[in-house]
Amino acid sequence: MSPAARKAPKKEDRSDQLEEARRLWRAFVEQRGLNSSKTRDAVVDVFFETTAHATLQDLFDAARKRQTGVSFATVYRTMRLLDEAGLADARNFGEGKSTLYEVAAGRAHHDHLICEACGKIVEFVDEDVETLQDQIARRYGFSLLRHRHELYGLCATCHPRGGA
Amino acid sequence: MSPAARKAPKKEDRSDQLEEARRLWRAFVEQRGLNSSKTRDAVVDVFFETTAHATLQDLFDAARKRQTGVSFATVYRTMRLLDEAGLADARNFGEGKSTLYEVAAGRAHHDHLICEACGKIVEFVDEDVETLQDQIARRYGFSLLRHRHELYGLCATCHPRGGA
DNA sequence: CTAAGTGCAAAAAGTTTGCATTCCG
DNA sequence: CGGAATGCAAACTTTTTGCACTTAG
Repeated sequence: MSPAARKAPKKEDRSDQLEEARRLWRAFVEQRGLNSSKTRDAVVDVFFETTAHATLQDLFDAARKRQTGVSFATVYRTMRLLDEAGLADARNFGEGKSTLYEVAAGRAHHDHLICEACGKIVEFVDEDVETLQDQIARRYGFSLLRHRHELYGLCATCHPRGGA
Repeated sequence: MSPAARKAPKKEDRSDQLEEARRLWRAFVEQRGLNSSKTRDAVVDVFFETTAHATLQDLFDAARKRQTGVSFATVYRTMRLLDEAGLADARNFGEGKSTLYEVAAGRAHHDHLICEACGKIVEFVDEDVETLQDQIARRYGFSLLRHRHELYGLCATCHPRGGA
């Protein structure tokens, strides 16, 4: 990757996405007849600016840093709204672990690779798998609504003879 | 399926499997230096005779029917042992739902189709998907340890215009 | 005996919810 | 004003664990 290539290119996309997400949120709020709220908007913003997968606790902590007085309950209720709005996806990787929220607005469907050593989460898309899933569902007479496909292993860095 | 085909064929397999599972359990108990216990063996038997995916509560209820005095804690601890022994697989379908245990002894790897309407769980195997998974993991530099692949939808019976 | 197994009840961990209060329109 | 939004603390659900007592070897 050339030095120049690292600079501008993605940045606009990102802030466009952010803007689009906020627009969708406002639309949802209106369409649903909700009041506007400074506290909730702070949580929404914190979430939209999130790059990684975040737990309620993460979001709560982050929100507190910019808006004191946010309660866990509000973070919880806000994330539920975002989920209903289709702007957030709630994911559960592994047994007792907390639910992770990821930004869904304007993002394509994808699945996950999870490193069991360092916890790194990589998103992937594979059309062939998607196609096969449809075939499998049909084979058993199911109509497919959604799926969960997670691959657990060790990332390059965590391999016994891992690169890096 | 012919009337005759429904009868004998599978039965022997099933009791063979059961016998094999019990054998593996005894081996595990010995190898691990555990004591034998009537209570725990009752739980183990109840589990091995289970056909569907069962929660701890299911197993607890079932065990109580034949052996009064079994506690939830013992069911829990027994299932943990079976899991460690590789004789039980703990699965988690969906958010807050309880862990489901399925018999693993002598069974091939498989994934699941889950009906969101009636909760029916169907197991499936698809070699092509398995192959693709390996390729995907490699593409991202991961070495694959395990995966979770669940397809959620509506089974034939629950379709809006469902068969049956 | 000594270590393993068990029941009971309480602890954890993560989510949800009831309620009185405050805020938005 | 009247319905929304919020904070707080308590309720819940499911999974784990501490501890005193019982049992197998």
